[in-house]
Amino acid sequence: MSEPAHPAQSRRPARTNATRQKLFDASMLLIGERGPASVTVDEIAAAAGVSKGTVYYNFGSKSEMIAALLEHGVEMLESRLVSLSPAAKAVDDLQEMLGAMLDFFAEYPSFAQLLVSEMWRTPGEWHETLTLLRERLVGVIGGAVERVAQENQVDTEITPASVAGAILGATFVIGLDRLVFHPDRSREQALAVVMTVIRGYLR
Amino acid sequence: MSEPAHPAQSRRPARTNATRQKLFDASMLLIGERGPASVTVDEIAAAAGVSKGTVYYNFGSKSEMIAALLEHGVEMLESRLVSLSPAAKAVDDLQEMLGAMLDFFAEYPSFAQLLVSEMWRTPGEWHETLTLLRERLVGVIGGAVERVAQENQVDTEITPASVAGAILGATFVIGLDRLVFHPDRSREQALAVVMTVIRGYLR
DNA sequence: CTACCAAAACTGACCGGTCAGTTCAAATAG
DNA sequence: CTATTTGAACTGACCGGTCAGTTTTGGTAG
Repeated sequence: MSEPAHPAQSRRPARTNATRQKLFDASMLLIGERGPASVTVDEIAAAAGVSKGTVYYNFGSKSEMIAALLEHGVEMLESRLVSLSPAAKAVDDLQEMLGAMLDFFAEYPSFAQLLVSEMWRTPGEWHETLTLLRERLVGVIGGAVERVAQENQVDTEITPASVAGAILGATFVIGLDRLVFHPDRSREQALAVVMTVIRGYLR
Repeated sequence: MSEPAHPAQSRRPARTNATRQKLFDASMLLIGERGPASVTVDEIAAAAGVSKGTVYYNFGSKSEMIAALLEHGVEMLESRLVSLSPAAKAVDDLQEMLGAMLDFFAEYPSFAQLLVSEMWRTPGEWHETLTLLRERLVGVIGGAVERVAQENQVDTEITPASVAGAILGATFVIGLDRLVFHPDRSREQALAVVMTVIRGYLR
């Protein structure tokens, strides 16, 4: 019996991490493409080259596995954003950040798709998890926006927080639009459109 | 046997339209909240106060019903946008249009949610339908953007079409953000943020 | 080096339940 | 009279979750 009791994340029991990574990769792809509800645990397990029982051993349920997947993805994105080398001007900093986001979405399109499809679902199975994750991203971007507001003349009618939210959302949809409807569009073009939001914020 | 042969849309067989409307309302709510895959046909029929058989008589399948739902919603939105009274300046025209979009999303939040969750899904069950519908909306907005480009100095590095796409996406996410995460935010504040994109486009 | 062991990790057949889709005779509305 | 709706039964596939049993791992003792 031995009560599975999910292995503490702090511990690093050899195989487990590799197994989890395989499950992340497989489920990110499948779930991004067809949605959490339409993908079966059997499919995910098969795609990861692992048995169904392993999924339930590592995560307690399908729902918890998806929550962990969401967290994992946002952590990856966040760590990329904060580890960016600071530029001379705050605007350039922000631009680099948004470029990194576009790159991330291009690298993990299924994750971006999953995020937009669940982000605003209310009531949603992962709404609380997503609210927290969103706040973290808005926080990172918001910091950069505030520095822009300090260095430049900006529209004081609009709060930095709402600008950060708009930028986050706009980057999502522009990134996905480019991947799905305009594969010809270059990274620079997409970035230019995203930066339009900032330009409109400056006075 | 009698082969149901879905009633031609052009015909208006009395009760049918009322039945369809009830099904639209009920399914829009349920599907927007929990996603197409998680909602059962029995649920939708019950919520619409209609029997399951009626669903299959009017639409051939669950999938076709959802496709019809998407079309119906976009048609409603489109008809609102094109019936707007033209303003003196093209920018004001665009602003009114985006305001109407925000109002529409506030009125049918579940539809907005459904649209963002399926819009970029590839391969998706309704991807072709959605591609067409998206083009129609981008077309309407794009027209207004082009008139702005004619009346004003704009950033020629960015095409009107990509601006239209960005505006459409930004309006989606800002509208949903407001409904879900910032119910305190006023319509005017949301509109101001959306208009930021246009401001950045102007030179 | 090897034999052994306990815990951790993994397996996959299996179960109970759910759901889309089908059918149809009877009722109702226009 | 015809088009539409009802409601209930049925099916056949599918799916999330369980669990008894198996394999792997990392360590310990001889």
